Amino acid sequence: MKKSVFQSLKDRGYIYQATHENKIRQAVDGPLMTFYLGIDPTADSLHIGHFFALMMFRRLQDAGHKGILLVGGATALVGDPSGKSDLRKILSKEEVEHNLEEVRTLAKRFIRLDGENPALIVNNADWINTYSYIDFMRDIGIHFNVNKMLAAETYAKRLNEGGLTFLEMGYMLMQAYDFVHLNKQYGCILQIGGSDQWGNIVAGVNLGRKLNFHGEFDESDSMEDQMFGLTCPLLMTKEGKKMGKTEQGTLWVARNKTTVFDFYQYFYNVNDEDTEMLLKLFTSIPSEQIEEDCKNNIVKAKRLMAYEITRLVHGAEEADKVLDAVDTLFGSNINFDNVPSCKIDQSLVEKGINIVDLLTITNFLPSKSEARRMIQQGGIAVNGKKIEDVDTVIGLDSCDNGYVLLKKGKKAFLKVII
RNA sequence: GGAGGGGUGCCCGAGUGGUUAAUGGGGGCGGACUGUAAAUCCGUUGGCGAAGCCUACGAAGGUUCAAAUCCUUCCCCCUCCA
Repeated sequence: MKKSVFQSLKDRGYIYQATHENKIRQAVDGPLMTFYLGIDPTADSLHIGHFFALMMFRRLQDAGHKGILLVGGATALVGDPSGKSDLRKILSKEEVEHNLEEVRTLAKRFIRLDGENPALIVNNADWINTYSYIDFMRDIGIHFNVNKMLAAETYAKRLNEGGLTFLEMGYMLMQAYDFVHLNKQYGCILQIGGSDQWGNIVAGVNLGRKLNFHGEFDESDSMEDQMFGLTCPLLMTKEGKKMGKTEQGTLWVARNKTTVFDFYQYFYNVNDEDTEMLLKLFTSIPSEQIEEDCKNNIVKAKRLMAYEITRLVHGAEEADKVLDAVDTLFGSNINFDNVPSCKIDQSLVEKGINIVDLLTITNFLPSKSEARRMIQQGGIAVNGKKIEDVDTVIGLDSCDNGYVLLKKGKKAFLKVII
């Protein structure tokens, strides 16, 4: 017997809040329906939170539904204040335009654009930019009660900080209108998103009801006239920190912003306690098995988890390369081909190069002071040998197979190819 | 627009003329312990150098032997009033 798609999403921890759980269950488990997910191009890449929502998108798509991915070319120009304590940086139109393309390209890795029910990608600038201010205020603004908006979690922080602006208040109206527009245009009945989007999603549902209200609701109303919202939880560690934050900032999906190696390492190094949740979310291994595996051999379970997530985001080929590099650096493998590397000019090494200079020109460390400090603290090794002296000179004799292996701390490596 | 308060290092936050590259906390980084985990403990945390120098306390000027600290102008934020 076929298991309920909705139920399995719920069991796996994909579902956090639902506006109408039973109706959504019917829709999700029923024949093709249309849903949407919105992503604002506020940066030139996607992060792990987007990835999570996109996974939910993909699962619904695989269950036979029609997905619309909305990139917020218009909303990004305003900026969602949800959960923010400061005003978002205002992006220039050029920046948004640039980000839009990057986000669109990256998102295509996770959703399916071919087959029976290919995803559709739309941009809300197409219908919002042309809407005149007066008309928008009269048509949409009239339905928003400021008192209610201020009570919403979405604005709580900004309101407390005392700096909530009219610009930010407008954001909710735009997103609410997006949903209504997609409902009219494509019969979209469900909006999904991260839990931080709850307020905006509910606003859309409410706006839809107000605009579509033709009298009493009754059961004969077709599904197409109704609108529902569903959120996935924010990925949080057991310690209550946002998942995907690193010392450099954010864990990105774009390889030129976060290397595949670092991406894998991030997940391998999460707290043991978060492994189970991540496996449930991002693999299809039965839950009982996951619980069992985590209990029996956490290291193995974690390794699998890090690999699987890396594979989903970067593909099997890249994930395998990382595993190969990891086995070399932390295990017994001796194949250095896939270890993170960079190239430098041969002449530099022929003359002999000071270790401090080598560490900085390769960008392995940001400054010479930092490099000296690190050496003094015993955190630097070359070809597996700890460097004791800041005046150490690296020459060609250190480059066995045409490279030098730098190591910082316990887990940062760089293969410098000569 | 009026009155008052404030802008300090990655973040929070001390500091009101020299001893302040600037107390403290968080975070980061390194070390020890481990399992490439967490927790804990220790160290470290602007840059370039041999001493020393340079850059930094919203911005620009000024006073002074000497300013994050005093003065002037400007920008931004917050609170109350309109």
